[in-house]
Amino acid sequence: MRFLTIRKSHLGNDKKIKTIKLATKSEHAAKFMPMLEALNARDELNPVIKTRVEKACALLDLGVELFANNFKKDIDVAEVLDRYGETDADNLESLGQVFHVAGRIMGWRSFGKVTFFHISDRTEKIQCYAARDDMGSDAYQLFKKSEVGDIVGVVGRLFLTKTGELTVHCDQVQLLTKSLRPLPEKYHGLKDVEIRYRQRYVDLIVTERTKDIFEKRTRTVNALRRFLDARGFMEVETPMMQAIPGGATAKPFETHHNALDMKLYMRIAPELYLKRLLVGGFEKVYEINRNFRNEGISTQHNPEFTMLEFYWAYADFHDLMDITEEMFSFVAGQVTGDTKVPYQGETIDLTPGAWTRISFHDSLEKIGGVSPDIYTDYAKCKELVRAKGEKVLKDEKLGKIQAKLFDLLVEPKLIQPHFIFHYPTDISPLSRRNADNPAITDRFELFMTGREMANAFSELNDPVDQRVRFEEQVAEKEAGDEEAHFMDEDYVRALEYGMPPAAGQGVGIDRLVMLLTDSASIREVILFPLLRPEV
RNA sequence: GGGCCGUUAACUCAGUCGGUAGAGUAUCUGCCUUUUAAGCAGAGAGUCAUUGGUUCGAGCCCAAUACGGCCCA
Repeated sequence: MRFLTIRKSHLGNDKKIKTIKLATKSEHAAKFMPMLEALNARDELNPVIKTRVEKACALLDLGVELFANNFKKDIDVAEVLDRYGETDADNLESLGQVFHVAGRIMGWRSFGKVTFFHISDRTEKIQCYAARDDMGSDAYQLFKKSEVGDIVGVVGRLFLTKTGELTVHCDQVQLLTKSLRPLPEKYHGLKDVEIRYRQRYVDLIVTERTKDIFEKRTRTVNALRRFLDARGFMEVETPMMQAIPGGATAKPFETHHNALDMKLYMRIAPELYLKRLLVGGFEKVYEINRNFRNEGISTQHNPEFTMLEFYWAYADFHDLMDITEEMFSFVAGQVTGDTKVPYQGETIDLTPGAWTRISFHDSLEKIGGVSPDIYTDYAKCKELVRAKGEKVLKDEKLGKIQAKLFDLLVEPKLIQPHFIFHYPTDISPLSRRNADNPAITDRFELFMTGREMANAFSELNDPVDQRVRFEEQVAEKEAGDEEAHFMDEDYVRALEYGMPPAAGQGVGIDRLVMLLTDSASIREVILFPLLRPEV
């Protein structure tokens, strides 16, 4: 055996130069050098990868294409299992049908002249059986150079093993994609959370639950679309880069458009654009898309997250509560098969009618255990919040202080679905005022599992009131509140043309998916959550 | 932003009182025609996250940094 030695020459750093030694004399080794040198430079070249490269060279020497694309599968594994999972051995034998399946090799048990392996495709995994005496010696020897992680196409008939497992008896196994990196250990799987998030592709290959979560995420979004489409809502797309970010209380990301030499913000909400569409005459609109908020990262927050917002003309916030109960129970049924959903040891009951509706003030008193005079006594309210260890700014408005009290005393206790309605006007700059009490709005937030799940209100469509409330927000912004709203003259102008009475709602999709998949962290339900750069 | 915890072979993890770095899986070699965490025999594989300090001697003690996790704000 001769060693092919290649120095890492292009790096120019002063670390000791390691040589790359491959136990092969194949001239194809040169093909892999860009990869090996890059790995070597980062000290990531481990012996297992080297061995895989050596095997890949051996295959090339035999004229095998490592990355072929000439195999057509004719059936998904799940369909094979569905159709023949209950068929007995005799009937399988007389079936005689040849199937073409393809997938990644996930398990490998070789007995020398016969080998069992599993392949896994997008739907399911199935066992395959390859025997030298059936395939021919040459083909079998070539097949035995495959390994876990490789993607193969399998041609064969079905049979039952001694243990009764439906198995493909291979006529042919064709390498379709050579895997140059080893997969994590099969029994314990991939536990390192950081690698699971950074290299989600590996997580998806080896972690059944991860695959399941993201399939459920897709089903969730699809179910929401079906629900809304069936009720005549129209899906639209509004700007995600905005000159004036609005529609929520949050700090935006900033960016810059070069050609226009213009400052732009990533949107924090689509709300103001969707309501412009109500002005334009679309009476039922919705959008499911990303929002961006320049905030910290936690198990509940990712800087980019997905919201459903929908707007419904000639409806009010009571109508929204009704449709929300229907929508959540529909989606839960479509995704999990039940309207009672297990979450972190609790069972959340989403069955329509089981939801609690209680006003913001009543929730402070009855759930938060706060004396009712706190509603009106500014000094007392402030004192209580401070006593709980929360900061209060000097001229902070009563509504804001009450909201802090709510966050501290009420929110964590809202495990089952609760609509909390009639929010203070101070913290609801886009909501319609209550007809009987201008200090509160016809708004609700939906809570469950101790977290906010949705935010909704009868829309403010009085352009003069809207202008005044924007001006109040601008004053707060000038006073240092980075989350306060900008003045949006065009939005006010739209309202001046007349927006029909309407109600609108935003639903956090990530949190909904967390609920439906029993996930404790938002990062579990986002394919590629934001992380700091590697190394 | 604060507190606590973690980082050891490709993966999952041990590592005692500070004294030559361990196991299983995976890999490699050999045997093996119904296994399924296949089995048996053997072998190779490490920048103990990084940097600095204490020490005769550091995976272990101390400090800082990086990345991640959990909790709090």
